[in-house]
Parts: sequence; structure tokens; C-alpha cells
Amino acid sequence: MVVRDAEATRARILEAALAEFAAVGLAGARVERIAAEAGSNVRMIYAYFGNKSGLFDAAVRSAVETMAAAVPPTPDSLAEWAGRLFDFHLEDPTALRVSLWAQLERPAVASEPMGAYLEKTLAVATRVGSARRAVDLLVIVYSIAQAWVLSPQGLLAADGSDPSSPERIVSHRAAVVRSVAAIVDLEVSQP
Amino acid sequence: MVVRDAEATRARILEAALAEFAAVGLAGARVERIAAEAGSNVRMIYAYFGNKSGLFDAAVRSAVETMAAAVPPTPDSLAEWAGRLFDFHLEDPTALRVSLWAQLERPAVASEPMGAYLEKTLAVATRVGSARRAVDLLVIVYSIAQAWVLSPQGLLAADGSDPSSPERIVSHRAAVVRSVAAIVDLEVSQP
DNA sequence: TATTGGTAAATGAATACTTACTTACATCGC
DNA sequence: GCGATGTAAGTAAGTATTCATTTACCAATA
Repeated sequence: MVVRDAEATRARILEAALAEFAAVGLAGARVERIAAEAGSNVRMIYAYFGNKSGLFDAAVRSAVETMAAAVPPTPDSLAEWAGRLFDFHLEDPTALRVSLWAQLERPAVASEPMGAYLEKTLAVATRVGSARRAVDLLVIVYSIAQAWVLSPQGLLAADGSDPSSPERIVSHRAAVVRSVAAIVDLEVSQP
Repeated sequence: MVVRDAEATRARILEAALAEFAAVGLAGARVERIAAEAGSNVRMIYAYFGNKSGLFDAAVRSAVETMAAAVPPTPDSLAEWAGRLFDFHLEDPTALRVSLWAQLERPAVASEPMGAYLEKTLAVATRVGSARRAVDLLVIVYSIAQAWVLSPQGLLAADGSDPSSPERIVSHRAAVVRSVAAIVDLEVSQP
């Protein structure tokens, strides 16, 4: 390294960790690979993040923050929000994959951003009547927005078309948006 | 072992593998732990399944088969089918978790049951107009049925209630069924 | 029927290699 | 020179996979 910059090194490590964890998860990740990819070394990882799971936790938090910042929730139009979430995950599935791995391998960390959850729930609750129904709705909306990226290729290609073609993407995005719209309509109309 | 029974031993190994892989995934699983849990030994795993990923693949296939057999699709009432899927995943998340891990760690294996996908797609296509729309719909229906089990505890509890309470479960199941019903209605009405 | 030989099933321990984590040392900026 | 930052080479504990051997079972033979 020519220039010494703790912040920059930390950031490079975190970035490399995000990619590695998104690709192979916590158990599959290799500390040495992350260090190499970051242009740093193992020692620095332990200096900055304590241990492997500490780095993973930091990566998860970073991923969730990125996601929340990139796709701010708009309670008035959940359908459009779902569409933007879909776009975000499609363009870069890193954050989604890291979150999912956290949910499987470290559920406690995945449940951490309680504040954000509470906020969204309350915002939606005013439209749906109760907090419970808001949670039920949010759970479903999230999953619809993620469905495409998490579906096996075999299912996506079951109609004989290429799942990565632009028309195919546009088609599914439309399905996502109108599905969420239909569900929200339903929930708002019958409390 | 008192009795020598290749089939039984194989079955015990597979059962133990399912539990282990569901809990910690392919990279997190320990061959030795599986052997011990199965009341067998490591060498047998290699005799019957070749290697660790061979065992994982076998576990995935077994999980998918179990799931397909336990919750046969009913194209005429996708909503009820989603409800039964929800029940199945809730009672035992093993198959769902194994499938999800396959999707993350070995996408090729997760995409394997093409036959089942094609069948379901065709069955739904006759109701929705085109195979493409059928796939879009199926992807979303699957994800809605799984959403609860895959959501972080923090979100599920954001309304202040206990996510594992029977009333909470009943409430969400209802949300799943009526959501799918609403989406299917929409898709059938406007082709 | 008792003996023998063959084969599938099972086992414990070794092998070859990874992997998270540490230590001892170097270098930069103030 | 001193604390912060960086590096390379360890180390001890695991870990997938293989080896050498034993055990149970079966059937043919004498």
C-alpha cells in the first residue's frame, strides 16, 4: 500500500466481504479470499472486524442500509415501491442474497433492523387498519418483489423463453406491480 | 450395527443429511456429524453417495419429492394450494430450507425438476392465457406461500404480537389465501 | 450338516489439505 | 520515537476423503 488510510482499507474489506458473502454465504466464505480481493490481508480483517462473523454482521448491516437508502418505502403506493425493489434486486442481487443468507445462517442479525420494520409497519397500518394486517401485507409484498431473483432458473424458463431477456423482465415486473396493487386494494377495501 | 441392511442404512443417512443440510447448508454441514446422527459412519456416506455434494444433491431431490407429494397442485384453486403449501412449510420447514440453500449454493440442482415445473406451468396456462403469464403467476404464488417462514423474526413481530401464536398464524394464512385469490382473479379477468 | 469360500456391509484410523486466527516484525505519518 | 497501520509467515484445530481391515450373511460343496 502506498497511502495509509484506515477508513479506505476498512471500506475495501467490507466491499470485498459483501461480494464474497453474497456469493457463498458465511460458512462458504474464505477470510483469505476476502483479504486478497480487498488488496489487504487477513490481519486487517481481524483488526477492524474482530472475527469472521463480525465481518459478516457488518456486511449484512451495510447491505440492509444500502437497500433501504436506495429504495425508500412509499406507503401511499406500495405497488410502485415493490416495482422499484424488484428493479434494485435485479440490477444487483448482492444485498438480497446477503440478507437471505443472514436469515438462514444468522437469523438474529437478519432481525436486527427493528426500527426500520416498525416504521414501515406503522406507515402501512394507517392504510390497512391494524398493525397486524400491515405486517401480513408487508411480508407478502417483500416476497413478491424478491420472488423472481430467488426462483430456480428451471421454473423461470418453464415457458420456453429466456428468463434474462428484457421483454421477460418487463413482463414480470408488470406482474409484480399489478399483483401488489391488487392485494393492497383488497386489504384497504375490506378491513 | 446388529442387522445389515443397505437400504435402511442409506435411508438413515439421507434422513440425517436432510436435517443437517436444512439447518446449516452445504458448506456448513459436517460429514462426520451426519454419519453420527445416522448411527453410521463416514465411510458409508462415501460408499452410497460418492461425496458431500452428492449427498446434498440426493437430499435436495428427496426434499422436493416429499414436498410435491405432500402438496399436490390444484390448478383450479391456486389459493387453496398456496394455503396448503403454507401449512406444509410451517409444520416442517426442512424441505423449504433445503431448497432455498440449493438455490443459493447449487442453483443447477435447484433447477433440476424441470418436468414438475413444466407440468404446473401448463396446467395454470390454460387458465391464464399464456405460458409466460403462468410462470409469472406461479413464481409469485410460490413466494407468497413461503414468505412467512422466510421473513426475519423482527418483521414478523413488528406489530408487537407473538409471531408463533396460533391466532397470528391463522391470520397470516388467511392473508396468503386471499392474496393469491385476488391475484389469480386479476390474471384471469384481464388476459 | 458342517466347512468353506465369496461378497456386501460396516468400521476406525490415517492422509492430505484447509482454514480461522495469531505472532513477530516492518513502515508510515506526526 | 511512537502509535497507528500494514505485512508475511506461522499454528493449531478442523475437515473431506481414502485405506486397510473386520464382520455378518449366504450359498455351494464335501
